[in-house]
Amino acid sequence: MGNQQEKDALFEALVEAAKALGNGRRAQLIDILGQGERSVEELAAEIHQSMANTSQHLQRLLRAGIVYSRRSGTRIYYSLASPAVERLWRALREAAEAHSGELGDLVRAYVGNRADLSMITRDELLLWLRQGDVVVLDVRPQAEYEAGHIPGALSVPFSDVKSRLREVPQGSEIVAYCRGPYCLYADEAVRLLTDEGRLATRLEDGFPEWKAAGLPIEQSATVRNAPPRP
Amino acid sequence: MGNQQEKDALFEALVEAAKALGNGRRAQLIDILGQGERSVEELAAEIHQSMANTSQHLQRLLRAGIVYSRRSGTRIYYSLASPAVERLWRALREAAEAHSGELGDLVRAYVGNRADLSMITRDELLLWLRQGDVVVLDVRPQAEYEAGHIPGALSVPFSDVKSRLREVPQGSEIVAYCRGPYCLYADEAVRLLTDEGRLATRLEDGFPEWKAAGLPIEQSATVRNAPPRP
DNA sequence: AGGCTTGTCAAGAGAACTCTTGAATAGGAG
DNA sequence: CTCCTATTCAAGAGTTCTCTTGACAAGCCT
Repeated sequence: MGNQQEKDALFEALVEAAKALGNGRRAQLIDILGQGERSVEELAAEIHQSMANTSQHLQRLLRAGIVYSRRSGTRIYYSLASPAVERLWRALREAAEAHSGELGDLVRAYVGNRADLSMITRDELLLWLRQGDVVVLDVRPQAEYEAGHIPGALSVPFSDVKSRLREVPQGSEIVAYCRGPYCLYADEAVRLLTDEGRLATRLEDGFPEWKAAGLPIEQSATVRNAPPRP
Repeated sequence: MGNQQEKDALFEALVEAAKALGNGRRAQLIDILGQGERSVEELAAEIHQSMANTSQHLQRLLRAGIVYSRRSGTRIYYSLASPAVERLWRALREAAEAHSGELGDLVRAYVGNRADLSMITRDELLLWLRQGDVVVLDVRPQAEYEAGHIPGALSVPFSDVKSRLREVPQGSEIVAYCRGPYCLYADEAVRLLTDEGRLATRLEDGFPEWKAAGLPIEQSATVRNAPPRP
């Protein structure tokens, strides 16, 4: 019958993934990779860390089997290793949200007051889409839109919203979405649009949740093609 | 718009639960608490650690909002804080198993060879139960049986299986279950019963998975009653 | 080849984690 | 009240983690 040493070793291995997730920087990386694959350079810029440090965090994730990497020319692209990882990240957020009053304070500190913001759920958006006359705006960076987006959504990266206002049809209800509940791109887009007199609303969560719910997604023709994995 | 410092703080908080899970000892505690609440002393014995050390690990879990504790006389009982934690623990195991180079070896080292073992899934057991003529044996410690078990199961703790053989009806198919796929109690019970000429099979996973699947459960009248939580 | 860009490696300072030991505390029993 | 039990607290040694810095490697371009 199995002894304690072997049991310890087994649990220590089971827990490798948790250790890898157990760091704020790496969690941000996972959150970003949930949108699609990215190069080390892009990731380093997103989390405001040096390349060397970002690279080291990514290798920790790689060793834990949480991400996958492939080389393309002089760049190396990382992506989440499997849907099991997305589920793990979601379960972690849900467990954190279920407790800890402190978390609420931190969310408020980061996202600010959302009371003025019109927000709808995924189900409500689906209803609206069936009824037509909704414009869906993907306000994430272009690369993330290309890696996958809600069918029919227009790509208007957050930074371009103001200058590309005229491209958005008048008269229709506008729904903006981004990376998820902790992402502020859609918040700001909705505020900008509302200030311009448009009817704008944000989707409560983001693209990963849409995809996780099994809803249809669309990819750009120009998406960077990843070769099949070994 | 939220700045990086606030974002870092938010993710650092989100990740508290992962840090708490990111330790083999604490993972074993979670695994045991998945069966029901236990005192510090019992937990310390299960993981073969000192009381002081076990207590410290438990407080780490408490601070992370992963477990809940209540005092009863001179004892303190710990239990999982919510179903979200059970889901998190399951998601972690699934993510670890999805990649698993090394993990498979460690499982084999701990559980040994299961090729000789007759095993059935939850669905098969449900089918058998509907057809009748199955005896279900809960071979976990008595306390865990009392905290919740498969309806109609008999409590025969692993250590008593040999001496209480006569209590198990002859002629019927016997299905033994315990804590989960990494628990060896049911393995040994099945081997013992098979050696005695009985028709014995183990349930592939354990009680927590049964409960998580939303199947009915039963509690002993003598279960330690936890007061409603604040 | 040589230079450029993108990533990784290696070493080290400071912080956090883990386990041990011995003392302190809270509740129950006599 | 005193003793006993179950648990927590506090301090410390050894280990692991995190970030920085500067060197190294791999693939492009000319």
